[in-house]
Amino acid sequence: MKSTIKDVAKEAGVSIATVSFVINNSKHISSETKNRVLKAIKSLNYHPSKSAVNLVSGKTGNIGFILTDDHFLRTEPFYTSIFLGTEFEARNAGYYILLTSINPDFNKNDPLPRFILNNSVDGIIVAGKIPANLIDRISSYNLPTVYIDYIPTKNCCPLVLIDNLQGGLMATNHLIELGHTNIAFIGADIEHPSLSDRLKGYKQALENAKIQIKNNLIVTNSKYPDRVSGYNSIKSLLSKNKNVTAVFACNDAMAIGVLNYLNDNDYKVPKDISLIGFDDVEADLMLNPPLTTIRVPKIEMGIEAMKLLVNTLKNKKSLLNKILVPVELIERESTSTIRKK
Amino acid sequence: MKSTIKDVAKEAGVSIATVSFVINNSKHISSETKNRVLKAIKSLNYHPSKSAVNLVSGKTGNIGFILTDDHFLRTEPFYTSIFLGTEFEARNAGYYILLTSINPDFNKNDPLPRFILNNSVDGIIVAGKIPANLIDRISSYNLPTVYIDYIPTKNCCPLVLIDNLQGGLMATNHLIELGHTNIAFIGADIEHPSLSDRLKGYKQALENAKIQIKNNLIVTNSKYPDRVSGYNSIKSLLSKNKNVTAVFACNDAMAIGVLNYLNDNDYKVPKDISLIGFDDVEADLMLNPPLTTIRVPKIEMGIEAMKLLVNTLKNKKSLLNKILVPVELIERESTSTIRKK
DNA sequence: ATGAAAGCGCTAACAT
DNA sequence: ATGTTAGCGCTTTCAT
Repeated sequence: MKSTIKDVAKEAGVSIATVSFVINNSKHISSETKNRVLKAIKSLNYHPSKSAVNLVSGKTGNIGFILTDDHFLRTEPFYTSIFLGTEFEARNAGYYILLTSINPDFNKNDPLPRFILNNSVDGIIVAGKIPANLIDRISSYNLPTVYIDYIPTKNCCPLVLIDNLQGGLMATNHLIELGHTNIAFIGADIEHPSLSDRLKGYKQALENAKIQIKNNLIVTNSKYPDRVSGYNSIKSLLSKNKNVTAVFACNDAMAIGVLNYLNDNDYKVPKDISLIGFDDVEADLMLNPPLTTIRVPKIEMGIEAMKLLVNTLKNKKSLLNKILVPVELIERESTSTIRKK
Repeated sequence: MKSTIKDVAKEAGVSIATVSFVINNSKHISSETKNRVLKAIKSLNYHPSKSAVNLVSGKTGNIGFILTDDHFLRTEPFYTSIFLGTEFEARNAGYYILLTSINPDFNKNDPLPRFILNNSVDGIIVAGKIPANLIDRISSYNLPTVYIDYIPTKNCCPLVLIDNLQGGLMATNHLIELGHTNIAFIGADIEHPSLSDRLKGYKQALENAKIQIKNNLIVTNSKYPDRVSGYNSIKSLLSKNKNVTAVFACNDAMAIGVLNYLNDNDYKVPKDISLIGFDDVEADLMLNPPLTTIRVPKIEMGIEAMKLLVNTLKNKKSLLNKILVPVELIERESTSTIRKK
């Protein structure tokens, strides 16, 4: 049978209040008594009842984690890695995470995640883009919220963002340094701040290098940045531009699509065309050739978000923080110096 | 401020017991009173405190979901889809799911998932293969447990399994019907019951068709059934057997690896070699050519597991059930009739 | 430094 | 059919 605080008190020969004090370190208890209590706790394998603690504290001990179905199920383990990071940090902080996925086409009549409706969470983490109407409705509940990899329209909450601009610069500079000047940008969903910032970095790098920005080298008309749209985007691009020698894809999923197209159509990578991605999802390594990319520290982003949220929860005041996580160039084999034709 | 049962009682002009009775439908209440209470609940936007309910009921309202890190992060959304299924059903049943991932090399000294140690769950769902020593230690907590896609060594718990034998038969028969006789089997991790049953189905189908089983057409020496090992397995197989005209890969991940190798080495699929996978993960569709495969109803498996667990929880008795979910042949473009050389 | 007791929001046994 | 109340396991104020 599960032991309660009473059992511990009896075993240690003290009152339940004393037990509570040593558990929470909330009052000075003589070290002798403290040790007796600690020993009793251990010998009884006692763990405080979450329900009771939550009831009396008015907290739930839970954090809600929201992301869209497609982000959860997408082939590249990007948001799932972020989730894992939050879960790791939640362990340290003593919270449980309630994960829910929502339809990306969430509309006004869809019910909110039930952990919000049922007051089952103390705070919320949102990963990736979610519909604006959801953001509005969530914010009316006044739950401390942290956004990861997305900037909600109303500037309300702590944010954990990728340094996408810097990443875009790094990726493009890498190609420029290899001698490329006809560099294409393959993107999608350009309203997403992460992706538009990567494009911004691309443009800025070209400007810095005094290379003219050509709009016909930029393809951003797909809705989702996935493999299929990468495949189709490079196809349409190459049908009009034969002289492209390097491609910067806005994420690895699109880069994989690009690579598939190039492999299917007898372009040699990197001999004919250099290719760089963004994110560094695990799949990169298994490609042929392994993909040069910009690494995003996904697990760390989750950890930072959770830390931010726990801080907000403890201080009662929402610090309007913004964390920009650094990225890193990972050179593998899909990029090389330009060859004169 | 959040409203409590007292607020509702006051608003409806009844006692808190009455409110509790209508919420839980646990006693007959006149429909007139019931309506007043219901109206009060709605107008106050009342939601019972989970903590209070849990405290008094001795339950947690939570289900623990365990899977290994590599299963959670693997490229093909197989176990994540299963998780989603359990989450859907948990919504109906009013449970929350606490998801935790564990190291696949979990050893004796690693701590158990904290939701077990802290008595934070009423039951457990385990998805996929987990280490035997973990199973032992979990079972000592006597929590109702359902296993999905894995058969623990001690036959303790309700199981939700794929009809792998049938699937192996279907896949192989499909190839046989197309005229193939030199059919290779590419597998891995052959101790996993799911994968060994698929091999069993393969062998049985060949026997039924009076085709000789050749051990040099069966490769199962990789540790994990992933893309890389698929790639390497077919490579070594084809280096020794030139006359293979069809391949049955034990899952889609390996099939994708096989396809990559074939594409890279100028084998035309399905003209030169037909290829069939197993699982039907989303990636199948984006391949070139789209992969013929055996569909596994992943979401449904999660739903069934959750139903089974909820049932066990309600009946207090662990029904030693075993659910075998049916599979289905999905013909796409990677298989075709054999061509005479 | 420690203990007694009230009370968090709810369920269910018992009373009316 | 409805109300009264003890008690679930804990925290915390107030005494000692």
